Amino acid sequence: MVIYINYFGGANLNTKTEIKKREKVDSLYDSAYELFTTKGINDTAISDIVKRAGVAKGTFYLYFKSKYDILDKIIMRKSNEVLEEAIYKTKSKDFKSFEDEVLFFIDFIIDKLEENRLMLKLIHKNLSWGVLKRFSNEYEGIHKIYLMFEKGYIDSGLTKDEIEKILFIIIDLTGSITYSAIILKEPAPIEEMRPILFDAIRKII
Amino acid sequence: MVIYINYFGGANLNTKTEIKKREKVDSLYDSAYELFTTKGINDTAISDIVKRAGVAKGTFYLYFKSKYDILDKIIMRKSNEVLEEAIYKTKSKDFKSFEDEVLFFIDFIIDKLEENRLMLKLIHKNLSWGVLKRFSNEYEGIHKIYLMFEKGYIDSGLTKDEIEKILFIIIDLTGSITYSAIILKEPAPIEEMRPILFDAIRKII
Amino acid sequence: MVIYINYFGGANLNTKTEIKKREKVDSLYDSAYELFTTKGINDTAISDIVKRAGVAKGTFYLYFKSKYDILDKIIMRKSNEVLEEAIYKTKSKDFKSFEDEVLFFIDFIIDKLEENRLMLKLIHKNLSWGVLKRFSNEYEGIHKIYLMFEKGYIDSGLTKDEIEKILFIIIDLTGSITYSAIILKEPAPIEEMRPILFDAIRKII
Amino acid sequence: MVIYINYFGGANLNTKTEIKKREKVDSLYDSAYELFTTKGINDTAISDIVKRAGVAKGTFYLYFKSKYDILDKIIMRKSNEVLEEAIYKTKSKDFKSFEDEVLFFIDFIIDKLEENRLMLKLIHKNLSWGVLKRFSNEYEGIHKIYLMFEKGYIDSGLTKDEIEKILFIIIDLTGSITYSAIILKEPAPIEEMRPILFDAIRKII
DNA sequence: TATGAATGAGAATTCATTCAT
DNA sequence: GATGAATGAATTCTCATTCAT
Repeated sequence: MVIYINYFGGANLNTKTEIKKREKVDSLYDSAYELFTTKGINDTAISDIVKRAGVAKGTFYLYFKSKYDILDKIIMRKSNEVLEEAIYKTKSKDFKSFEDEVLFFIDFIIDKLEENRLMLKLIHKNLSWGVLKRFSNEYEGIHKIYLMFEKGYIDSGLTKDEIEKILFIIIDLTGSITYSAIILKEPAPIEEMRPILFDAIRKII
Repeated sequence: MVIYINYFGGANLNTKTEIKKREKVDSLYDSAYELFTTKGINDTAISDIVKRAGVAKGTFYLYFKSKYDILDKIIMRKSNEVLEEAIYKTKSKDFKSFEDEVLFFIDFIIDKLEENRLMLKLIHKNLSWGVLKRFSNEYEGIHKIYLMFEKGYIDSGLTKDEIEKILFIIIDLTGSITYSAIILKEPAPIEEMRPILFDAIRKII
Repeated sequence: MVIYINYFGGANLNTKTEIKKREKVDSLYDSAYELFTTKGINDTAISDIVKRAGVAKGTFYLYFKSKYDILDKIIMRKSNEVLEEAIYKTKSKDFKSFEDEVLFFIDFIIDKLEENRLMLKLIHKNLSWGVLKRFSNEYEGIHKIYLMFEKGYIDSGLTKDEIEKILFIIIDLTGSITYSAIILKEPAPIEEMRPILFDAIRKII
Repeated sequence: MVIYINYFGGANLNTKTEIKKREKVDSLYDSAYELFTTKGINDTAISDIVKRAGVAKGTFYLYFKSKYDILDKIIMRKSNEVLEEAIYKTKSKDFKSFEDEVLFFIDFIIDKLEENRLMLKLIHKNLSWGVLKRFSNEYEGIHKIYLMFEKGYIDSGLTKDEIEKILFIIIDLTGSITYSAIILKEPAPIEEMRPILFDAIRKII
């Protein structure tokens, strides 16, 4: 016995289908993130990802082009999450100086990364201004940081470009030092490096 | 029938054999370096390396455990080469201040990396003090930088640890910014970033 | 556009796919058995097996972990086949004594193994009670032998354990002697050894 | 500077050279035995053997044709050792019956194999009369067992062939049961199997 | 005799991707 | 949209054997 279902019937456009679809995609994101952070990117196969996500292999290719496609998207999602939260917390406070504001912002990010070392390992080297800027249209958080900085340097007489470069240097330095200090504990644990890093940032600003 | 025994006895260092051996190993290093920098690490197979080197596959495994083994060794070799040369050039000059000395040193490294972008791509952010220190016993260049810094801060009242951390920050920052500026041209080409980086370093010192 | 859905719903047992799948697995079993018995285990490569089976290499690894995995499964399958048939034939006859029943059973097995020397070579001394018992849950034949024996010793006053040990000795001895006599012709061909073996078994019972 | 040594000079025929040679061969035997018993035959490479023996790879091929060549020789050496000792101990005692003599002999072998389970694992399936007989010219122990049996059956009226077959059955059964009981502990540990095996042997004799 | 660097064929295994269902 | 069996090229790695020294 066979049942005929019209392809364009109401059933396939309803919410249930859409929810299921989103569930699968999210499941793939979560699974890939979990495996990338624990096993490493090279040692994670698509088959591992789908197995953990509980979906079929073909489904992966319905939503992502390759392992590196999903990786890029994960990095941007996670980076943006951290930055959005850091911006939000920074904005909800008052500071006597721009310097204090930037240091609070950096401090918050370091705390977040320390809490989640595996994520740090994954986004390492990718949390740089260059990469972030590429996605700034898609992700809110990234653009907001720039605006914060522009406002801070409003009376400095510096050009927009110069401001951006300084911001870049600070973010790059933070990412780099934080990674070394937290993951490699080189040249010292993060608690020892934090004041030295802050001192350097203060001087740069 | 007569056997010829070399003066150094049976356990002698058979020169012909040893030379051939070194030639093969060097050939593997060169071949791997060439392929890693042009095709990328993931897209380079061991069979590619040995084919280019003109040796048998087994020979590779005689000297290296895996692709990542030879990669690590290449990164250390190349990093050390750059540092050794930078140290050598710096020492052969006179400077009116320690600050000038460090900036010359950094400047030389940036020039070298700019000349050889593929190498920069390969050693990427591995040119950090943390990684270097791990190999400092094996590689001369690395230790020499530290000595230069120690001398520079001789009257500063800073402890050895503090000096090392500052050195770490400077090298890390340089590596990170240089990579972005030269390879990604983000946030600006190296010529625009160089004065800003130097300014930051001068402030940190 | 219309989608046909089979009566059993989405989770249905897709017959066509399942049949194809089973065909491939069986083909691998047959191919491996053929090669193991003719070329030997060490000289049979996975690539030989799949080539003969007409499937891709990856398909092998879809169903078996390694060469030794398929070997174990083949040995159990073949051993079970022989035992099932021997049990079946024995049960379909009447005997004046338990001794006669056991000897008929053993005799049938020896005949079967003689007919198929290559199989004997492969399962060699693996046709032992110990190995069989491990698989007795999966394979019917194995359990049935035990039941036959238990019934034979019903009035002997022996414990279950003691019965099992005697059965073990008889099967082990049969397997061992049959192998030597048929394959190695040592110390004499099977026809000369059969009466002596039967005499020994009769004494043991 | 070069020293000329005449190839046929006294130096190369002297005892020192011979001793060194024997040391190397013995070292290879010991190393191979150790590795075969601990890692298994398939998982032992010639390179493992020579490394452990402390000799060069080429040296192995000076004395053995292949892995299976040295394996065969080891099995015969070890089997013969056990049998020689068992025969020696049996002969140095007086027994009231031939049956007692055989059981003592078997008992001694079981004890020896139990002491050295790894050896049992290795020679397993090879300690059969068939194999032993093939080497009886080279190894003393093997021939002596036959003589012992022939003497035991001197007044039985049995032919030489019949005696040999009985001996074969007993040795095969012992080897097989001992292996299962000691290594696999199937169907029961050796201590439980020993009386049942002895009972079976007594009945066969 | 003894060495051990070199070989390279070939073994096992993986995995991204496709496609019929 | 979803599935997962099937593919087979590609890759890593092993190892018995040779041979110049």
